[in-house]
Amino acid sequence: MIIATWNVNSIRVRLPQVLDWLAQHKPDILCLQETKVIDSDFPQADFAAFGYQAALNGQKTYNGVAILSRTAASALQTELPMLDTEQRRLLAATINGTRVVNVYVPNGESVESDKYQFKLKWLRALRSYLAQELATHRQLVLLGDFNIAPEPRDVYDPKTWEGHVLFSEPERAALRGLAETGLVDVFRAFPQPDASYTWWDYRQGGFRRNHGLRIDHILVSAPLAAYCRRCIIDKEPRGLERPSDHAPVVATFD
DNA sequence: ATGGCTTGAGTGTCAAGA
Repeated sequence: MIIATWNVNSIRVRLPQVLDWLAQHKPDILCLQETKVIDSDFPQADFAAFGYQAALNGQKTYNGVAILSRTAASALQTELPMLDTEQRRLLAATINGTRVVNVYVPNGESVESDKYQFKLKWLRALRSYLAQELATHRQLVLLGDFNIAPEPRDVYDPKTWEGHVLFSEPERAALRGLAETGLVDVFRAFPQPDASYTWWDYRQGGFRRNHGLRIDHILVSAPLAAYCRRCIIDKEPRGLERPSDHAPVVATFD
């Protein structure tokens, strides 16, 4: 089984790249973030032609998440309990007996911003939702764009980034809090190249200079982690014409 | 140095991303 996550920064713009990528990698499940379309505008027919069905939680212009899968997705959840927001950032589904929780965590803008407080609040709500889900699902994967780099080695210039949004201690503590519910960052379960990142700024040649951050993650419950054989960041699409600023992360299970 | 790209909205130029 192959499960992947990719912040595509507009499914309209990235559709040809996503279809190519599906044909190349044939994942069982691909979770998307920042689709930026309402559900009726999501190109479902294009994915159906490639053998994928789509579960959707979209909105106009901003946010929007989707789960593409070869087999049916059931028990869809689109809201975080205890959090009242119009922002479409979560989609959970059960696929082949695995609970898949796809998230697009708020960016936070800056540590001084109200949006930063909302980010922390969103993460608290996610943690309590996750505890609930883990009580009923042994095989669970929480994946997506977390907008948090866990450790200095996940940041190209950790001294400059320390304390800034995406790499501040409260955010990192919140990310550890999610893991403490019993999840494993499967990327770090395997040897990885130094300076492995999933996001590079469009400006100032960020990708060319490998000025990036590792902020997209695949966190897996222990029973499922036991079956994980591989986890990689696929940098290839980031080098294409008109790329998303994020790269896909791909986990393979026996 | 608050800029540097990209997208979506809407047809001006700005918000939002990270």
